Amino acid sequence: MDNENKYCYKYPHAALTADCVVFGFDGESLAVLLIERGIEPFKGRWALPGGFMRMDETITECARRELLEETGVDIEFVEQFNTFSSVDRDPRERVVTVAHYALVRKSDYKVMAGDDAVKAKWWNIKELPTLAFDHDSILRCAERVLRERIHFEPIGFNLLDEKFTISELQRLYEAILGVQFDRRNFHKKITGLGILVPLDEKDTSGRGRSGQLYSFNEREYNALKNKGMKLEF
Amino acid sequence: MDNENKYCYKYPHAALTADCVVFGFDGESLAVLLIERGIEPFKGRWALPGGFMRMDETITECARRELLEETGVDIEFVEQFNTFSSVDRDPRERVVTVAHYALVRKSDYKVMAGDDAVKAKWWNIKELPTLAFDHDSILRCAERVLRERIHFEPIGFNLLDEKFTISELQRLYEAILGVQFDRRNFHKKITGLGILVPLDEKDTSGRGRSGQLYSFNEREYNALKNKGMKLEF
DNA sequence: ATTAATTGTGTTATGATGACGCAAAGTTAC
DNA sequence: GTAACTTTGCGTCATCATAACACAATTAAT
Repeated sequence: MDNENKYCYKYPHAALTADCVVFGFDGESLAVLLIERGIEPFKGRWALPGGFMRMDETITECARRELLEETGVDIEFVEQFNTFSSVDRDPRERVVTVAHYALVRKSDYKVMAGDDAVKAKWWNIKELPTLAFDHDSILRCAERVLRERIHFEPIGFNLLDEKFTISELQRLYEAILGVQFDRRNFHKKITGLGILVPLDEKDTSGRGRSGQLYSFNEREYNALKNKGMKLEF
Repeated sequence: MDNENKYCYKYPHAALTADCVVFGFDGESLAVLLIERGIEPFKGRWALPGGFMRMDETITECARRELLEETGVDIEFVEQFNTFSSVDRDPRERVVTVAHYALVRKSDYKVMAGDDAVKAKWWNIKELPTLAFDHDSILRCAERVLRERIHFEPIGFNLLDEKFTISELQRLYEAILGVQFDRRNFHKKITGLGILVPLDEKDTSGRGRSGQLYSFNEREYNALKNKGMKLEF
């Protein structure tokens, strides 16, 4: 018996991986965290961080672990959005991947390549390279899902600092949705939801009038949601 | 070498399955298609139709095939909604399942148990038994996803006959969403979308005034959608 | 014919949305 | 210091979508 292949099954098994599309925001535009592959296949090509699931972890725990190992980034909220299972998506063997997404503020994380990755860095979402495997289509799917979910979940707040201005929030929504809002209508709508807490501080970094700083109150958001209140951003 | 276990890998592999939550409608209430398991584990318990993925099919092709084999029901539109990967969700080995849903008119399908299923039948969604594995939580997740997607996709029309009245459509939406609409406002809103085609026929089966029969024009729907028209049901 | 059930259309009040005006509060240039 | 410029916060108004309800038209049952 081949010692290299000691895990044997009655029926053929596909390998299972988790991949991560990590969105980051710097106040201006969206970025995605990619790694440069250090091993074959697709050695030297950029790809989504991810890897093979172990037997003692769920697929989402796998996504978090692989992301940490390959990029040094440890993210609490990682969520699956689709499973990709084309028969020939990996040249090595049959591999099915469960794609996840996460949203973070870029400034909170120090990116360090590790494991099978020779590099890890943020890429502006408008200037992406061609990716390994079917990761291009996974990424496009992630963008579509993000645009849909941002309307109903407060996931966008993960991308901002603890304290933020309405303008920063607006720039974020505009970057994700690819549209422009009227500044004054956005202000009214977002403050009218009752989930932003005004702080006793202002943002004096801009050139004009200082903007009121707010924080997002997740408990308040959940309370409203449980009451059945309609919350659409 | 054990001839029983001839598929060997360098690293342990989880088994991969597809499960199906098939929703059916009979004009009054929603039902789900379940099978009674004929083999261990959970022999004699009711479960979602589903089974192990082959190496030459995608996970969604697997869902369709297993559904056909176990229930005799062949459904074109089956869509994945979530992957379940708890470490101990199957007592035999590590099994990860990609859950799918489908929506059909009950009258279109003749249900016949096959394969590892000893029975297959429709269960009213309000009177379900306790299911095998973690299928209870998969089913609850499917209901939640269905309620969300029905607002933005015309999936509900799969549950109705080719020709239907506005009242039948309303009963369907009420069954899925668990709410009551004002009959007259629903009528105006749904006809105003411009995706229903009035036919030269009326439904004379009811007790009062005969209702206008409509059909759903999918081409028209897609045309409107591609034009960027907002379509919310 | 009368009654009851059901459908199709209209009316109205209310609230949300989108486009825009304008003053207040800051910074920058001189 | 002051004028010019930038940005923020609040208000107004027309328009559209929604919800609640009235009422006439159509059909079956009696």
